[in-house]
Amino acid sequence: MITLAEENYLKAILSISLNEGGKVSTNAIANEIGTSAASVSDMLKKLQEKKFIKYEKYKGVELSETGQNKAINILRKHRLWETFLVNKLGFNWSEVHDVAEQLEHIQSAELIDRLDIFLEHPKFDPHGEPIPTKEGKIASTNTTPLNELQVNTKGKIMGVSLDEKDFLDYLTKLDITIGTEITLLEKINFDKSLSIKIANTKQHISNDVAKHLLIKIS
Amino acid sequence: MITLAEENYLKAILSISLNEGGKVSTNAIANEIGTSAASVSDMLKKLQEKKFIKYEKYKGVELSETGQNKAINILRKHRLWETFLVNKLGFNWSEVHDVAEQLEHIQSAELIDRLDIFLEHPKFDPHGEPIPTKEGKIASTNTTPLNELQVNTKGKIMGVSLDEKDFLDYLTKLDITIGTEITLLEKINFDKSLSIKIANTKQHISNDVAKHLLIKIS
DNA sequence: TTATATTTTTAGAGTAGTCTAAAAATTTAT
DNA sequence: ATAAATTTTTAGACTACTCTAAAAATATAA
Repeated sequence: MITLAEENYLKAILSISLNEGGKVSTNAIANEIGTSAASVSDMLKKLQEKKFIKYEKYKGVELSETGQNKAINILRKHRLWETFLVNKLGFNWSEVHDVAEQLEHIQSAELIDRLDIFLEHPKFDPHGEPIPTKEGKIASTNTTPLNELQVNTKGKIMGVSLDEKDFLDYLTKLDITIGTEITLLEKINFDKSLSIKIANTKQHISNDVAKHLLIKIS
Repeated sequence: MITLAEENYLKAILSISLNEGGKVSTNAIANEIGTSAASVSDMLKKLQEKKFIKYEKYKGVELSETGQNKAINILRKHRLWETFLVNKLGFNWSEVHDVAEQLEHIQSAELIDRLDIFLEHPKFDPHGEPIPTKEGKIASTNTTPLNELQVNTKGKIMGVSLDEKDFLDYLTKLDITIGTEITLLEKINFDKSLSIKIANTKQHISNDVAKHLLIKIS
């Protein structure tokens, strides 16, 4: 059996290693979960015991095969539930994260199979992130963060890599959503902020925003 | 804030008092939850602290107004989720209890409002039990347990008062479901078992089964 | 009504998770 | 290469919940 806290640790480790690659540090996990490094250290021992991670003291952590399977399955559940909340219940994409964080821990493989069918096997969640398959495969999106594009590149927003209400509400205010056509006009060296064009309107956004916008170059 | 364990205690107290009426004993709760009387005694103190129950040592327990609201809301969530699982995801009525027991603890009033709309405001769950309104009203069903009927009474099964897989699977095997027309042919004094007629077929069932079949006399 | 049985509560202890403070190990910088 | 800074782990304590065993209160029965 796996506890709720354990699931959250595995999810955090997966999330960090998908973003950074390589071994995951105690501090990074503490930061992601919003807990103390001491608590993380404690928990890592338990996860090690249960063979969910490969862990050497002071050397960082990797998920084991079973650990990765568990973590990807939680991610699958999270993204399927978000899809349900937006597509079926009519929630806004900025409102679903917290509820999905609860729903992702419901234990029933049958439930998720049926939910997947009910939603007609969606490939992407409402934020454009790929929904892992039942077999644990995560499709690669072939997208580039907006801030890594070259000036004058034109593309389409395929997804966002941050699921936070304030961020998503701001995007909505800027008229940015999935599918929006966007042109990078200018990069300001001083603060890495960007000038962009959306629907023939010029706008200015910070690097912090741009790095979470995933673009497919057209 | 209310914990998962506390929610389960409130739910158990509500369930017992709906069945038996009056004050609820420590042992009854222990039995319902599947825990020791000592643990219940401990928890009752905490629920008393939080003003969810009215409790006098050795005298039994009643829900307070807030406690009852919480408990009824959990029941509402449970029955809405069961309806979702059967009506939308295609689960059988015998398969949904355990998953609904998890889903009923998801915290989000907005979610339940939207689920209720999505399901088109169902009045009864898949077992024929009334779904409490948002305001906490539980419709009375005007039904009688089959074992309390007089011989030769004819009626229709409106619901079942037990949500256990083995029981529901047995009913399915007997071709008993909600809406089934039923006639009570004979009561056996010795073991309180009953002869009934369903779809022109005579069958014999135990008192334990009959008492959970809720009949509307026709 | 007094003894007996039953129910309920208290006492003490265990597990899972959290915390702060301090110690140990590792990394960085001079 | 050694000192300083940072990261990680250990130690000890706290909360929420659980348990068993024993004590206290209540109910039942002769």
